Amino acid sequence: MTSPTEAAEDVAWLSDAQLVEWKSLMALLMTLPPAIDAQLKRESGLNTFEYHVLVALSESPERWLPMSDLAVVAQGSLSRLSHAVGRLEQAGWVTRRACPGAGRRVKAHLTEAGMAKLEDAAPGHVREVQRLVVGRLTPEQLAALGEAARVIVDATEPRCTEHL
Amino acid sequence: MTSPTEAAEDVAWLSDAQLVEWKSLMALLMTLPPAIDAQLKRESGLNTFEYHVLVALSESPERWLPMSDLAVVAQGSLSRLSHAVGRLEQAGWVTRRACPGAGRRVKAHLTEAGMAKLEDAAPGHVREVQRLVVGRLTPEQLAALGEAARVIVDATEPRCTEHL
DNA sequence: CAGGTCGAGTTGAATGTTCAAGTCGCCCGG
DNA sequence: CCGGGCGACTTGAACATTCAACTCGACCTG
Repeated sequence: MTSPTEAAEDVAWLSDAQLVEWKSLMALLMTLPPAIDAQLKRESGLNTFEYHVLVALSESPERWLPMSDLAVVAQGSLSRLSHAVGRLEQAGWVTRRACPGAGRRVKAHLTEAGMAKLEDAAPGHVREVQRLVVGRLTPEQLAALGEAARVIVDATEPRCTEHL
Repeated sequence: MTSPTEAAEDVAWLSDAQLVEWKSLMALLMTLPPAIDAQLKRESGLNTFEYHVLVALSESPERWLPMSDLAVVAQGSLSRLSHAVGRLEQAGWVTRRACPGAGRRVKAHLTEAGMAKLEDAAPGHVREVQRLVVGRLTPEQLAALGEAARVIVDATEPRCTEHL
């Protein structure tokens, strides 16, 4: 990768400065998600995606969403969501019901137990977010990080940008 | 999560501004890695972690590293590395050899074929990094992103900060 | 030098994610 | 009203990662 004898001549390589920043970002992508995940799993038995599904449902007006919409908001494939909701349903935190008269649509509901679970899990999660991210950066740094993240997400998965 | 009737009173909640930035970062963590991974897998059949293992080996002076050191540089657990190197060895891109006279240490070598594979995979990967990240941000934005990433990584996994 | 223990690495089972079908309602053209 | 196609979801198999043993060599310590 840093080899001077690079095979493909027509590729715009990264400058040294760009390379450093990219490697820093890569390190962030490799280390932060596992750390967040570990805390949630340890203290609540939820993984990050399941947690976000519960959050998404809790934030919607009537505490339910069609699976397709939920997949977009929670930022995962429909398949991943289906498996995850299966687990959450097993645990009694979510229920599924067909939307009557609307094709094959299914809505996922957050149950009372699910809401309780979320309220139980949230404080520890927020504490960890504070400890690892929000509390480490100045407001300006955090704002710059968020702005850059939005730009990249918009390039990568425009559909997600709407829900920010 | 946004519920005003929050159960744990002693947790410092996030401000609205902090929440927006955190959600943007979260969206980045959920969307960018799959995008990077998809490109690598499509065009080279490697996943991100395997690619990083090859890069780490290619950047070390003699193109080999002990497994433990490799795990730190490539930023994964030893177990994950062992499985990954198993796959890379199957493909003929890496070989393993015991370090003689040094405990139970094992060094992983990058083969010629492995080097060729990496040189084949790198251009497409770099193009994608340009397309989704480096090319979207101003130099200042990129620098700010990198700096914030380093701060967070340092809080999360200090051992990784050395190799940036 | 016997026994303990620690660091390095491997292994296999359990879990989660992805990928490629497959199912099932609805709608639309004939 | 029938048949094909489409959108929404589910399912199961393949694959990767994690987690908890387990192996093995080196180094103490008595």
